[in-house]
Amino acid sequence: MGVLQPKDGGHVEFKDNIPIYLQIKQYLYRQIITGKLKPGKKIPSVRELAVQLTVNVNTVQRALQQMNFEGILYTKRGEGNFVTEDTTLLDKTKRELINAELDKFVHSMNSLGVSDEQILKSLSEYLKKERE
Amino acid sequence: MGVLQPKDGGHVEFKDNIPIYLQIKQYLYRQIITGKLKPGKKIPSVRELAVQLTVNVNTVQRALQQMNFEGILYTKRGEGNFVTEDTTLLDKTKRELINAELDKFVHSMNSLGVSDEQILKSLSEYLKKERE
DNA sequence: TTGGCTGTAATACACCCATAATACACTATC
DNA sequence: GATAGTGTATTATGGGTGTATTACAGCCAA
Repeated sequence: MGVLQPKDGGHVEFKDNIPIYLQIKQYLYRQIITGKLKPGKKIPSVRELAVQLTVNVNTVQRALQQMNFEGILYTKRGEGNFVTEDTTLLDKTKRELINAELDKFVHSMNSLGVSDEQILKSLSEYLKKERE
Repeated sequence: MGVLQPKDGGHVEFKDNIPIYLQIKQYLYRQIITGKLKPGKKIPSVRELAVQLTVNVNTVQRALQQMNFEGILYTKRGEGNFVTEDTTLLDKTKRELINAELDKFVHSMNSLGVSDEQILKSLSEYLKKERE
């Protein structure tokens, strides 16, 4: 398990048992979705990311390759990686990610024996407690 | 990715990128928490589970060993594995699992830029759509 | 006691992931 | 052109996971 301190003061904790390169993808997707990395802008170089995340260059490269293939990034060889300017794709991606989370959550709760009605109750109680 | 059809007609889909033995643990935990496997009762043998889940015996064994160590199961060598009768532990486990799901979900949504207020809205909308 | 069920252990093999180290290819700038 | 920064490719090594196979150990009923 690694704990990292990227420039923006945020942090990324790597979970065991999930490939790091996937967690890097997730991290970057969220940076992009939330506008911390903006459309058309250059993201940190593979070597810089590797240092920030205390991870090997190859592992970063693997994540970026896939994101490039997925269209969320584009690569200019010799220059760097850039966030797509396709805001339609970005919006669509955000909606899909959120929906995937909802899906996963509801299924998990159901399989723990929590009905749909109870889910809403549990959640609002949880959020209430969290605010204290 | 494997898809299985245990006796009860349910199904377990293995996700790539997460160790199978952990998914087996999760599956069994949920069977126990929801009362499909009852306190004091024998669970299927390692070999039977291995067949049901189309997985190797060693992989099942690994999951059961950990659950035994965690106290949710106890083993009678030569007889089988049995669900603990410690209902206090079972209740506590259920609460912890649910809380962990809530925690994970809220953090995920937050990191996608969804505020606590929006989370509740999104969820109730999602549940509404799901009912159609 | 035997046979058949149970859990347990050990070995060997293959695959994926991650690292480390090195080298190469492209771009911009001085 | 040289240099520094970028992405890319290659090789070797180690660890975790999952399988397959074989063997051993305990319990129970016929």
